[in-house]
Amino acid sequence: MQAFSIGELAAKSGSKVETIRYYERIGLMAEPPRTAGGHRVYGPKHNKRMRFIRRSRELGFPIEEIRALIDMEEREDGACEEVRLLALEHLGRVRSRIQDLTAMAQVLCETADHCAEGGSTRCPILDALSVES
Amino acid sequence: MQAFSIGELAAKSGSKVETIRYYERIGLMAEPPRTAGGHRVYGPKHNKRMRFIRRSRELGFPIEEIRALIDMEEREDGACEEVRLLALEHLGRVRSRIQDLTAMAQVLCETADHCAEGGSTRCPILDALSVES
DNA sequence: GCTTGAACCTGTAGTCGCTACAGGTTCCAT
DNA sequence: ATGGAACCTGTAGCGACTACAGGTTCAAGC
Repeated sequence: MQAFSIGELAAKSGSKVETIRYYERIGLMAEPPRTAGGHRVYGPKHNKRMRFIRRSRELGFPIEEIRALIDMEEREDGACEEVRLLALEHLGRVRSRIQDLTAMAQVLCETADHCAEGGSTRCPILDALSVES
Repeated sequence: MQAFSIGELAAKSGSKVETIRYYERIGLMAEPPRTAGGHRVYGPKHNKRMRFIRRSRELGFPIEEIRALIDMEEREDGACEEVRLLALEHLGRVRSRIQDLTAMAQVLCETADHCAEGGSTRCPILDALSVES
């Protein structure tokens, strides 16, 4: 049963020391045992948990949903459907955000092109910003 | 020269009262004159400025860049090229964010599909979350 | 002129997910 | 025994608002 420090856990899990402490503070990571001097001591389970959290964050899940995902995982029973619903809901939000950003990119791109054409005396980008929704 | 209250400015410009006060606090909106009793009094210029800010925010520009855009607009000289550079830089960030989100959406979509197929005893989404980067 | 109550005022704290200190202690290799 | 890297706690800051609390002013109706 190998044991390691918070710095090593950070390295293994691809996160940062402060982030791990933050997750502990908000109750996402369990409080680990300590050395006599008060340093945190971690094991493989903590590493697994941290990787799970990091991966979930990479997929854009907010902390509270990761908390829920962890609960579902620990229940071990058929929470799969529940997980799927959560993931699909999240997917919906991600796609909606993509749409928003795509609309932004299009306007930016179009107005910047106008700029390049140089057909106007005034700046087309500033003009676009002054116009109705 | 029509004058109006902060609530009316919020309605006209499509923003909120608190947001307008916030913009004033951080120096993005000029301090307006006040009534004897201390209520803010706005005119068309404030409305124009608020619309400019709101539109810029809709396009995703951060506050500090909006501050710069306003400066450029007020200079009135040929700041167009500078504006264009700022817009293109921002466009780059937006596109990069779209890529990130698209990658997230793809993973979410694929794993949720696996789920639907039901070929695994364990939840494929939770499995995906437990896996390396 | 008086009374309501909606809209306004200031100031502060909370949101999310970290990140960055400051000021101190512990660990471990030499 | 010593030095310095890594750890500890606690707090403040980021961006862009939002949401109070507790008070004051305005304007419409009687």
